[in-house]
Amino acid sequence: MPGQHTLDETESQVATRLAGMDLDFEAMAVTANLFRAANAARNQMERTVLAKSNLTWTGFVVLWVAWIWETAETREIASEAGVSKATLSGVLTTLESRGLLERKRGELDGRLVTVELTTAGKRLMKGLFPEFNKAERHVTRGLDSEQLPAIAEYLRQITQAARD
Amino acid sequence: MPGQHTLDETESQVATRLAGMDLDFEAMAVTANLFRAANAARNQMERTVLAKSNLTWTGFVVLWVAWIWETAETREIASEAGVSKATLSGVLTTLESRGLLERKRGELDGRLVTVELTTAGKRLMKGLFPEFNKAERHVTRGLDSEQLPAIAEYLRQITQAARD
DNA sequence: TCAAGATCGTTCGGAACCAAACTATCTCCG
DNA sequence: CGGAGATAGTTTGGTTCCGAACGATCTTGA
Repeated sequence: MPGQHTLDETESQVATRLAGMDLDFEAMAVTANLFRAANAARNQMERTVLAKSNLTWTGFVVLWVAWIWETAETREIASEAGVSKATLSGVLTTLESRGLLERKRGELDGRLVTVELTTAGKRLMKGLFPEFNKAERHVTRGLDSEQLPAIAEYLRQITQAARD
Repeated sequence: MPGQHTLDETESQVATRLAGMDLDFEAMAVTANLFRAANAARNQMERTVLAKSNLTWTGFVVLWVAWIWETAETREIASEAGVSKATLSGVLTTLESRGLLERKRGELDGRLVTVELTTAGKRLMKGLFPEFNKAERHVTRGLDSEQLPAIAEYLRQITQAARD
């Protein structure tokens, strides 16, 4: 495939191009590969799992969070899904119009909105998630399975450090 | 902060909610934390580094790829930046209108378009990248620095596995 | 030579995305 | 009480994002 660089080509080009600058190349390699990996995994899962249910990545994540927590407040969902509340508002409207979830005004606090999956939404997730998990196993298949917990922990450290 | 779950809370909720299903929880933890980490790091860097230059994440990545390779074909940039060619086309128009790069029709092959940074674009990247790298160091500061190369390698494996 | 197919970038329609402005609700305290 | 300020979700305006359809260009093979 012409015009395609391998990972190695890219990284060596980076090294020569930036040689002499006072940079932390190891930190750079970690973040660059973090984004590459997340992107590649996301694209793969969108194509293989989500596309046939006509779900976007964010739509799926939102459904997933609401599914896991049975019922969730929108600010929680936004935080877990990693999107702004403005974005979430639109995504919720889309998913609600498709009958996958319902919004409910908070009874105690009239400002809050809680989200709950409909029966159709729960059925969708129940069928979809095992397939999603298969894709998760697929993208991690190159890793030594004994190392997986340690790798998850490294990633948690990055998340933690990036939160401030 | 009410309505905020910690990472631990989320993961234990996941464990109880999905208990009994035949799932690979370790692979799940890796991918879930992969997306969380990438998202958190990206948001952090957008806020601290990119916002003051009025650059979006994708805009920066596109500039970065063109900068590293001196001159790049659009299909390379799309692949490296992890966006579709349709998206890239729009982003290039934005960046070109801001005078940061130039498009050139391929002379040998009239279908191709190559991209090159303008002087302003190069100056911007030269000033911006060291700051960007500082942010990269920041988000990886929780990791044992001796482990960084190994972690980068794990992430490369994920990228590789997700590519097919 | 020249049509059929492949490959490139752009365009189009619609969803996702965010910051900022906005409305509605709650809390705090005088 | 009751108004000032905090907090929640929505709307607005403008970019990013993608798949699919599209024109333009190159390649292939009879």
